[in-house]
Amino acid sequence: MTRRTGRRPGNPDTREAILDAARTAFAERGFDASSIRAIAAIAGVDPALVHHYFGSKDQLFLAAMNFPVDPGEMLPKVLAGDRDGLGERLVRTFLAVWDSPAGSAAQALLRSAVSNEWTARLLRDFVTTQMLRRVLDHLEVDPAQLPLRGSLVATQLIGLAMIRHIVRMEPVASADPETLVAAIGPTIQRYLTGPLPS
Amino acid sequence: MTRRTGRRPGNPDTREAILDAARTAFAERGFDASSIRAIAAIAGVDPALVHHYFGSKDQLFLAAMNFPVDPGEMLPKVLAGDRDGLGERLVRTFLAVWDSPAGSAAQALLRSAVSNEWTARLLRDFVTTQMLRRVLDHLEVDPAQLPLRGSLVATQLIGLAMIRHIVRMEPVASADPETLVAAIGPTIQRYLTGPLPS
DNA sequence: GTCTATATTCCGATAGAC
DNA sequence: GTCTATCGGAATATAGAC
Repeated sequence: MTRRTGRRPGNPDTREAILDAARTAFAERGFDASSIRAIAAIAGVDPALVHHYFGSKDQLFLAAMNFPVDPGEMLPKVLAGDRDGLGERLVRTFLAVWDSPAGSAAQALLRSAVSNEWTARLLRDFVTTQMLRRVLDHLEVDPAQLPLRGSLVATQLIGLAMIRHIVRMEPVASADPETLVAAIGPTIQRYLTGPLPS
Repeated sequence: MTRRTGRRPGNPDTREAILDAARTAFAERGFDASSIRAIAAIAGVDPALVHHYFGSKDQLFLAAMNFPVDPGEMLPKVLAGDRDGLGERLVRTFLAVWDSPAGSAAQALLRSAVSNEWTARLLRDFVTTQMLRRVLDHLEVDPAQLPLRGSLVATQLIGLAMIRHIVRMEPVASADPETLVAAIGPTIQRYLTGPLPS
């Protein structure tokens, strides 16, 4: 994977190679189905080295998820601008993250959360405290409705990620991002600021 | 969530007990994480009996998915009535199926599809040919847009199932069905018959 | 029909030599 | 820092005795 600058014998970026291999494996097959032995094979190192650097499989997963995806950096650009375009900007940013290097971490998290309660908790916490909370805090709506609005947004965004990146159902899987922004943006907008059943 | 029947061992419907246990296990943990040994333990039978009746784990999964959920029976009631209420009726029926005994099969299929390409194919085929196709065939819209409309509907419905039944994020996870029908119905309606980006 | 025994493979984790 | 060897466990699947 990583064939970075020619450091050779007793390679000190073995650790990065392992992290990179872990992200790839976790993204493609989820936490449970990714074995440390397989990750070591992808990285081209001995399986015992993985334990040496990261201690356990759980800690390796956490280290692999600790990616430079900083919602505090992306979201201000989503929140800036007119309120009516909030839905479209949120979908656009969401799709961009999934197509970026950080997308493999997101894919790994979503894929793992389905069959592993521990990682499902990680996903829930990330979505609620990192993604939704900052957006919801800027809305001028009944605060009592915020949790429902937030989890409705989650249904549409997680569903979009599932169909586009996990289940890969066409044509959404290969659609141009702006097509999806135009189609799904209004849905997010309505969940955020539109009328809701009391 | 399915109830275990607690069938008596050593009687002739051991086969049904195994099928029931398999649906429970596959729904709770997905295909890969459900071992034949665990299924046999739930059913209170010997693991070798599972092989005896079903041959392989794959065939057991197929047999467990072959549930009396007949879209040809549910969907006519969805399609009848005014076209403007189609979205809400579809969401209402979708939620009802997931809360019925067939819901465990649906949950098993969704949970397995995430980390197993073979079952992902089953899910794709079921959604497209059994669920969406019959609804889409009754729409009076540009036929060229039907695939996109269908997979947009899939993003919202699969996402709803993910948040409500798999990731279990509140308040959607515990919300009254009619609340979700009122909130999400208009989304489905717009994906089916509303304006779309060309 | 049911179960014992086993073949084969793989897992996470550890101990310790070089 | 790296690797060999191994422990303890669990998996699918098969062969064959009652």
